[in-house]
Amino acid sequence: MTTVKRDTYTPETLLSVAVQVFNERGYDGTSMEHLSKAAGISKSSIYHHVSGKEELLRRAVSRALDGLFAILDEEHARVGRSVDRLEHVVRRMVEVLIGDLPYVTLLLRVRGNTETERWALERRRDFDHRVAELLKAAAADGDVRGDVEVRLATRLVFGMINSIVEWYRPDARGASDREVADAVVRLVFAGLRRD
Amino acid sequence: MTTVKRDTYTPETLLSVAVQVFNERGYDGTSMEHLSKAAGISKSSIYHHVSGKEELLRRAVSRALDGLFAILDEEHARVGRSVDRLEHVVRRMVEVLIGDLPYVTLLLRVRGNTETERWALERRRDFDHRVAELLKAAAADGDVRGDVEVRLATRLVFGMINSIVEWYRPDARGASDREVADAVVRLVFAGLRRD
DNA sequence: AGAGTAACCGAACGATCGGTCGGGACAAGG
DNA sequence: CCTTGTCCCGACCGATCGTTCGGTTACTCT
Repeated sequence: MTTVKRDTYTPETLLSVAVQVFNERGYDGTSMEHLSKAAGISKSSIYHHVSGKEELLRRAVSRALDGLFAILDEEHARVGRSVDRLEHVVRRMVEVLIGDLPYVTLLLRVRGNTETERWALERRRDFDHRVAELLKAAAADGDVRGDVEVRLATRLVFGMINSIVEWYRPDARGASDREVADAVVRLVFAGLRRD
Repeated sequence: MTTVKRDTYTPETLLSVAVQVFNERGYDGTSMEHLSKAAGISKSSIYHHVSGKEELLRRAVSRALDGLFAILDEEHARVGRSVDRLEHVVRRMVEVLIGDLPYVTLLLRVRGNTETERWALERRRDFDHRVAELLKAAAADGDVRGDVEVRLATRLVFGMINSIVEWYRPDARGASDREVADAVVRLVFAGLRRD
């Protein structure tokens, strides 16, 4: 057999364990001892696969950021009316966020204590800015309401989407990613009050 | 003079310094050494005013929770049509969140590692539940759209409001608390798209 | 002046932190 | 057989963690 399946750890499989613990206890609140207990191997064995705690964080937030930025390259995000491109990006953000839930969760909680965290915050700002420009273009087209500032609206919409990581759990019999995306798009564009 | 003004620390003034550092570095990422540097007194002197790091956290989240629960006792939150009571609560949540910004920020970031944090999470859930029932009542009145689940809508609206702590800064020449509250109420109830 | 106390400090505590080190078990390839 | 490399371990490192302790300063009250 080639590399079909492993019963030992790879950097990737170890990462999935680590990210889960990071999200439960917080990155700073997680010790290498916690990770070794959760992974079922000794603390020193972790260093056989990764260079240290911070590499695990870097790998995790990179994966989340790559997923988000990939949205902007999709066709529906590049061509068409700005308000429709915005709607597509909003919907896909929800889907990516749910698809890579633990990784995006970790990304959204970094505070900037280390160089890795500050780099993640900067890339997040880049992404936010790209979406903000989309909303700005939609406003220029007259397709979104003019009595709420573009910058403010962007932040509030991002807040609504990003908050999904605080409660969405894939195992529950709750809403699917499609249903959540529908609800977000509906609330963002049409509001809560009955039409 | 009685207790007009102090140049030494009280538990309250020390708390305001600690909360600021907690929010910059995260609670787990903040050491007592960090606090002593920020407060300008020695590490051991902190223990003259408070029993330890966790008491500072408990005082902070208590203050935030008291502010939020007080909203539910206000007249406009108790009497009137459910959808109007909901609108009042949403608006006041924004105002309280901005008024006690650092304390609410800390509250919204606790992960549940200690007993104090778990207690804070439980009280938060209580509050969320109270507001969810208000939305449920408004839905029963037929005053909010029926094609988005009540539980889901509650979480998304809370997400939008709570996300304010991630970007609002009082010193900037940005929006006032009233303006932000107006924008939130407008987005939540009427949506982004032009009427 | 003397007693009491609030506010503070430097030094040190045991525990835990992230990370290192030398080596053992085991499978593959010669 | 022996070597090589992967995967893992217990023991340990210096540093830092939250906290404690003994003691000093300075102000208040009588």
